[in-house]
Amino acid sequence: MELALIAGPQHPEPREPLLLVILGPTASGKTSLSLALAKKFAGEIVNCDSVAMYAELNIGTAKPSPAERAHVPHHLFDCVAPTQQVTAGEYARQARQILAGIKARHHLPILVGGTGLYLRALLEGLFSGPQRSEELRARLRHQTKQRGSAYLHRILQRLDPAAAARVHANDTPKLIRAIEVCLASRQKMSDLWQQGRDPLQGFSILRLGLDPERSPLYERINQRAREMFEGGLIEETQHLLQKYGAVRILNSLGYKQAVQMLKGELSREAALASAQQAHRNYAKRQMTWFRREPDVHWLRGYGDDAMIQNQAIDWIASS
RNA sequence: GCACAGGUGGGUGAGUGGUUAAAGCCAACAGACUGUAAAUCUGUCCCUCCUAGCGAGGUACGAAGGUUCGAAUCCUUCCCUGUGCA
Repeated sequence: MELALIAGPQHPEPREPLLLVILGPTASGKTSLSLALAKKFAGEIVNCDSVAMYAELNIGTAKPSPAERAHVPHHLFDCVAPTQQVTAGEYARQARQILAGIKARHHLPILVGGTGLYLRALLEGLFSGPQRSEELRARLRHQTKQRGSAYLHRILQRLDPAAAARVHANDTPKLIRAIEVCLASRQKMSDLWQQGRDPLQGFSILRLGLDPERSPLYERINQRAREMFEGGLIEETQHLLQKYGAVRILNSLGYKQAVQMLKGELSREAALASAQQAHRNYAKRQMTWFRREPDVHWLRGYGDDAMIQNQAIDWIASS
């Protein structure tokens, strides 16, 4: 009693609505799990995968099929043209709007995807820096070509030593962004960081992570990449190439190798092997990222496994 | 059978007498990530030991011998691979 008084009110606050997050490496079965959970809990699925946002990139992105999407509302798939370019900030803004809508409908939002930065941008927010400036970037990139990335690092060193200490001198894209931030905002990026992020409010977040064993996952990745090649990835890529030219998004996993094959740089077999390798490397990077994600409830298996799905359901029900 | 070319660490591939446990690249493993993120970058990467270091010892460039103060590098024989001629 006394303890309770000292500790203050016991926060019997009305529970905030749940936001379920499903994360995990590529090919771990996030889509299957999300579908199963959406059916069980009246959910709506929100994509958190950078490439799946693009329309017309279907085979190589392993999006849920039209049939699957017919049963459950899906958001942020196919919402960007291949010629456009999304960013983490743009994604976070759109996703937050959609979450608000789902909340208003009293459905369970289920965030599914493998893009760690987008997830963090949505959940924790980004610092309030300026948006991209293409002209500035073009200029910086040009200078990098002539003088190397160490030159950029020296510039950043002068503009914002604290930021320079945190970005490696070889990491051109991050150097460019840091310099862009400093120049466009006329403030130090490290100062802007100090001001904090703008985390997502109004949800109680449940993170569910899929963590299958490494080598069988790699086998699955190889198999899935082969199926993509056999299922028309080359043809899809060729079509996109004809329609839009060599747009940036065609550098994505699988598409990149398909383009190389279409240009005669790789045999079909070599392109497949290269795509498989790239997917495996990607999966590993995702695991590194997600290991740092806070408060993840990990499931040691694949999301299409009924046992894993039941474990997920039990856990959500008891949360 | 003869003639050339060649056999290097998980793969590829440099190195042709001495800071060479052996470049680079890849894979693997670990890590970073605040608006291109399916991007980009970093570290480790023969074994053992410790006082954990540009540390000590061991093993290693098809095999076995030899030359040399010293060999992945030179010589001999053998084994294997590729190409050409039979």
